[in-house]
Amino acid sequence: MEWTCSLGFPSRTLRFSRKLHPTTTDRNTAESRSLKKKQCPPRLLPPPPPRRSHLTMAAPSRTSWADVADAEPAPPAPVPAAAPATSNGPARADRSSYVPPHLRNRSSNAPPVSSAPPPRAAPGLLGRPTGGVGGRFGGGGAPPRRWDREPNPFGDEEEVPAEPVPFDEHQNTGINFEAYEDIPVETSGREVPPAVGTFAEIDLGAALNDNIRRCKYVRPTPVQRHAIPISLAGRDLMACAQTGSGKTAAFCFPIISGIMRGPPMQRSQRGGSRTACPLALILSPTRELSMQIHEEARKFSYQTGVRVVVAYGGAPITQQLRDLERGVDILVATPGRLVDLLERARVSLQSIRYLALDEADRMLDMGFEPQVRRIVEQMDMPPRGVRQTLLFSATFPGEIQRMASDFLENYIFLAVGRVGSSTELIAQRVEFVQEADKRSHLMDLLHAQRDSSEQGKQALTLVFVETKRGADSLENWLCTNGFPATSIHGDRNQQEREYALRSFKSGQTPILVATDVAARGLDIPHVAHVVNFDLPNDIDDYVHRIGRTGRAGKSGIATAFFNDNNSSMAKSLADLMQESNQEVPAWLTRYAARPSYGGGGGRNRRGAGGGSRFGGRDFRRESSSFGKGGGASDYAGGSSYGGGGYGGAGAPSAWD
DNA sequence: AAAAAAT
Repeated sequence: MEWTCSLGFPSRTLRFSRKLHPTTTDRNTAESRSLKKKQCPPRLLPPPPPRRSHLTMAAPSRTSWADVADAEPAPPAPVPAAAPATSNGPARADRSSYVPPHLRNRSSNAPPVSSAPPPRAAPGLLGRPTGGVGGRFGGGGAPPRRWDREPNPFGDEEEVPAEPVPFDEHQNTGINFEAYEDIPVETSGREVPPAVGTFAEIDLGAALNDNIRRCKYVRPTPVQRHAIPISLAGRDLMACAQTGSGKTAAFCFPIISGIMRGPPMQRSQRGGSRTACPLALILSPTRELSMQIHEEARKFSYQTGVRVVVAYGGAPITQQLRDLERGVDILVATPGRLVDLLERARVSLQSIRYLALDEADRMLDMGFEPQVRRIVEQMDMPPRGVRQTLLFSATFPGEIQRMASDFLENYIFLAVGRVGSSTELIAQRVEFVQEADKRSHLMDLLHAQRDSSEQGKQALTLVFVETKRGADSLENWLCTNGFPATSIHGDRNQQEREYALRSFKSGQTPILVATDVAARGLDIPHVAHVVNFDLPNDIDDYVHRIGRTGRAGKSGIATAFFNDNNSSMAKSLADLMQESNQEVPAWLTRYAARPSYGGGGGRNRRGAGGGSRFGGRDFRRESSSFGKGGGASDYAGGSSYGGGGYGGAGAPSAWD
């Protein structure tokens, strides 16, 4: 047993029960004392500089970071990988004294922190946008040799897939940028930094710009255009955005950029201590989503020296511990495993400068809220206002916004509409199917799908069911009847889950039966058809599910099986389809009109928030405390949400 | 009522 346990914890059982009922007094328990005790070594420099003000951002330096790096002679003299501690030299007041995060531990094989202080940055470097990281990051020339060993996450020169892959898995950048032109955008909050139009206007640095090019991102999506300047200005952010449109990049770019230009003394992990101290934490609700974010973040941080590590449950913890020991700047995690790591004192949050919650409304709903609150408020994470907090989600009900505002300080609210201004890209169908007929009905759909497919490229079909048992049962039935199906749900082990997802993505098993574990965030290219075999009880879940298709400007089909068990969904489903310019079957309209189902909408709380199901409005606007507050509204491309309730504006749905 | 998330 870990020493912290025997020292600080009476028993595992007690710890578990306390987790379920966290109290503010946890701060002073033996547990948290032991956490404090096992902390990262003291900083050699004061805490991070105050975040740059909006004013700084409003008038950005015209000199780009890359330009400066270019202008310098920049001798990227290849340094031996195992450079001795002294090779970095004492602190000098020039840019080349910067030590990229991933190299900061290289020298610490031998010297304890006390005997050999690592190089410090020149004070003038801190927070200077043009200070950059000097010649080492190059001005667009060949990357320094010492990074050549970093595996290329873009898969350019390596990793021939073991099996034939029908679809190019790396071709995940087929975003239809044209479709983003007239998307409605709304921002509110004090002194909102102006949006940018191109990546060139954003001072992200040469290395990051290279990766943006490798990703084939031509220009920023609306989410990126707005969120990146806001984040670079140091502001907290609550953003509603569509996943397929580059949401991950919208919070990763500023984080990576901020870490690269930040004070270099913040070591991810120092010799002698086994406690990793990441500078950024990204939380997500499912393991697969964490994996996906990690993969994306690794691409963005390729050859930047910024280390990204992922930690989630269901997988052996040993590899994750090894990864953490090698140093971590950005930690992507699911809550449970992170709590485990914190209890083992293998991770400390004391150096966190950036906190990002993906699918933030899910992270703050009943199931996750206690854990997340514990991580954010009852561990050693710097308080709001000191760290920078970025919340991203598609749906942000007023009450969740209110809860989320506990984590934020003077934040900006950003809402970005979807591609094509409605779900017209997703053809939604609803069919009345009795429970007993569902399987044969599904078979008809799959047959039709198979017949219409071309070149042996079976289109991917994602089938959502309500229960884990139902998923197993349906998968089994499909396989028995000759359909290549697999399944993903929480009762399958992690290996099975990951294999199922890979097999589906590659087209090897073009039918995936899933519970809601796959409803959010997962970016699976080429999903042509989403079948709601069992409708969810919450219209928001429906929106997330059908959003697995019709992504990034491509079209898709969503079919729902409706019967008497779904009566509570009739009204909200009919409304949603109407708002999305879909043809609503007459029987559904009649169904929805029945008084007993009128209020419907699953457990949708449409009450206080003014019926804003998608949280497209800043909840602060509903209260007096917000005042005039600048109220900076910005409607890109002339579209707008319309005057009335957001729900009626024709822009909802399929927000991830 | 179900799903997810720690061992």
